[in-house]
Amino acid sequence: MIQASIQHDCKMELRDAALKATPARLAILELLEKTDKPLDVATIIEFLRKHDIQADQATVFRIVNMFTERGLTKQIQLQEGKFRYELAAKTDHHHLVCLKCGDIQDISDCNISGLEKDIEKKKGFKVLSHALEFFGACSSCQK
Amino acid sequence: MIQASIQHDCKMELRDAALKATPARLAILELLEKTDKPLDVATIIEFLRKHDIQADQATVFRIVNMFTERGLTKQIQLQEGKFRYELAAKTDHHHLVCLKCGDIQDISDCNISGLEKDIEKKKGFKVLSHALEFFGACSSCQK
DNA sequence: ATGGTTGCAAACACTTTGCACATGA
DNA sequence: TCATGTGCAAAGTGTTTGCAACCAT
Repeated sequence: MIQASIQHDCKMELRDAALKATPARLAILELLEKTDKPLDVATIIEFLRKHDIQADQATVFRIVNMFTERGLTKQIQLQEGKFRYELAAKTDHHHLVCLKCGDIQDISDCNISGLEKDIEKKKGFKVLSHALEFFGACSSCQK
Repeated sequence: MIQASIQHDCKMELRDAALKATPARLAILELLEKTDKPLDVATIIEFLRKHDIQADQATVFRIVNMFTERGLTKQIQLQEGKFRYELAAKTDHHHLVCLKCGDIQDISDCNISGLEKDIEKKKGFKVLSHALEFFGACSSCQK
């Protein structure tokens, strides 16, 4: 009963964030939990429809914004003119965006904390977060 | 006559890109030339108005898109839900975005080419470009 | 019971497009 | 001259908001 335990975890997460466990919220949280790419709202809605959970787009935007506000998710942009959302719980990582097929993969092993320290020292700019994305061709698209 | 020489350079740049030298294009190119931050379309239009160059927003969007297509400018996003444009001629650099006052400053001394080589080796992903932005508090906003 | 959530519709911000007119080379 | 560029208005995305009805706690 993997699904059930995931649902249970999601309910706890919502409770911890002082959010009510509604079907749409649970489904979105589960979706983000099992997906390894940041998702846009259109994709989330499509997923909900397929699973017979109807949810207005306004609701979905409100949910992901609320999640982001409460620290459950992170909002990112990949130079597309729209936002994507991913779980905030994931360890610090960045993305490889294939310009041909649109595939997005994570990379986690890039240490830029040294760079941030330099910036704070040299510029007096207190770094709170950063965005680092790479664009190019994934291995399949190079063939 | 600094202005005149800048204008002259801009005209050449446009000619090299096979673009006609219209007043709006020249003005936008000059603006980007003398500005050290990536600019959004609203800001560009405001500047044009102040200088009595009327240009429809559709025209400005067409111009910056054409510039980007021809390699004169780069289109970037700073997690704002809109695009900004800066000269492509600028050397590889990134931005420090102050979350309080919105100020944007450039940083150029961050060597991530080593990182890109690693990615190509480890992931087989051919990196063509990257986006790296830092968000936080600029020195004035920390006081 | 009641405050947080939702659906719906309307509005919003940003960007693109179609077409007739205008203009730079 | 004539391909290229522009203004205008309309439409296209992605996102937010007001308000009444609804539902999880």
